[in-house]
Amino acid sequence: MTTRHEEIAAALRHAIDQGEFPVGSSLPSENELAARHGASRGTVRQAVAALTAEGRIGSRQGARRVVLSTQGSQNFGVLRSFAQWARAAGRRPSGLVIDQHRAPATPQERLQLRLRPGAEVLHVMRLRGLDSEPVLLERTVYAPWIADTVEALPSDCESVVSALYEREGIVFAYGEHEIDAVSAGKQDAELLGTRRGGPLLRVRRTTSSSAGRPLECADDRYRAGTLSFSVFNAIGANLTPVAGKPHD
Amino acid sequence: MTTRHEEIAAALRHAIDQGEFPVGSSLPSENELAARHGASRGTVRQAVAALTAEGRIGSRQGARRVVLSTQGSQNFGVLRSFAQWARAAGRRPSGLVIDQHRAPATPQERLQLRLRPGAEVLHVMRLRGLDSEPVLLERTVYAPWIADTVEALPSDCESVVSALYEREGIVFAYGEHEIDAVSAGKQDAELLGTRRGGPLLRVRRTTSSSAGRPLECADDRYRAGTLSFSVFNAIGANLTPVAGKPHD
DNA sequence: GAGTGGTCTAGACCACATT
DNA sequence: ATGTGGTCTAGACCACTCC
Repeated sequence: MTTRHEEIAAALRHAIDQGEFPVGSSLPSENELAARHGASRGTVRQAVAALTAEGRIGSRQGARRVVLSTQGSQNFGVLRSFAQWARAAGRRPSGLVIDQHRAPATPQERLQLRLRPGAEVLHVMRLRGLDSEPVLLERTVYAPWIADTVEALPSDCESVVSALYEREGIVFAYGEHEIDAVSAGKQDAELLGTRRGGPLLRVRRTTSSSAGRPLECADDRYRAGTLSFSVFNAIGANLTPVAGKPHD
Repeated sequence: MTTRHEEIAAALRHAIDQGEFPVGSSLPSENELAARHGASRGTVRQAVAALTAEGRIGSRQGARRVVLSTQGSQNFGVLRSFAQWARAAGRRPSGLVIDQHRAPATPQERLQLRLRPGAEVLHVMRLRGLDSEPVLLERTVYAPWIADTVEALPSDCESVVSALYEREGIVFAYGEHEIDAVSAGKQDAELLGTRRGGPLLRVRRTTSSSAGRPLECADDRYRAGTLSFSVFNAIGANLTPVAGKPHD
């Protein structure tokens, strides 16, 4: 079942893609769109908010909305699930566990995963590829309550996120990510097939379930030149009332 | 003048910071908050949408909102204006023009800045520092209609964004950014004081005015270890109706 | 089944951009 | 002066979570 505002948003995206509203031109007013789609102004605003968040259109009080870009920055899906993003992009993802062991949580891990003292976490080092070319070295620390399930996964499991959802109904709903660049260490270089000391794109992340319970924290290192992240940014912030659907 | 929903959002942020709603706990329901603040449900939803976008809280239909983090990811301000971000963070920004010249726009520049054939752009290479330590090498291409103003700026101008706003009323309202890692070239390494071939965080960006006119496109390279970007991510996308204030 | 958030409506007023 | 988007209200119904 698709909602009213999603239909309108889809129609607008389509119209923009078709060149009906070229980059730099103005969109119809909210009232016009409301009349045209037989919806209320509020519903139309939900629709345009989606396009605004994607960076497709911009808005300023008093003037009509302007088309900024034909292609929305739907990127950052990588940050949700590497395998799911890869398949959606038409690439073939792979995964291979290099090392896996349990250990008592360090103070920092306890803080990030909100664990009691003495809790035991599961460390997994995984090499991920795109079309059988190594791209990403993942060092993940899983919280105790999903450790058993993760441990039971085959070592060439393609998507841990999908597996956990199918087996346990666990959703990786929220993620906080910190992005910077680091030089490749000895192990990084060997596994990713790059020069030691060369550039890697690092993403440190913490992921939570839809109930807000931390599931894992990780240090991901991407080989330079294989991937980039795109972000859209509007001054004065944006956003507002509706939405948020933690579900697969 | 602050709006009703901003006040409520500020009150919620404050309550979370004070530990009234610790990480992992639930927020009051929308109806409770509406009653407590004497506002309608819609206004409360605008407020919580702001916190949701910051990654402070999460929501799922049927359950109360959950506190995810005490500190919102307000980062990415760097992407708006290096100098403004630095000052807000209590650092001392600096800027120095290394090279500046005009040239006919290449086909790619014409596309990104939406220029007519034969247009002439302004190239500026600028070294930026934080507390007098070099941090960022910026290679920017300015669109013709702001070239004169940029060219007239002092070579040690701290904030180009502020200068353009004060002199011409031009606002850098929207930005599209692509982030990856690259190895430092000869010039990069010399100016940033790093090892040649070492890691740099690269951000390629295109910025537009509030009317949606492209102003500049740039290739920014950050010395590794000096800066990182943080992103919050919620599955099923987010966002909705309101807001968007292109102004300084 | 009670309560919660997600969707939608139909009105109103204001600040602002454009003419 | 007109029209536009931004804010706010007061209602309604539904899908979902939780008990």
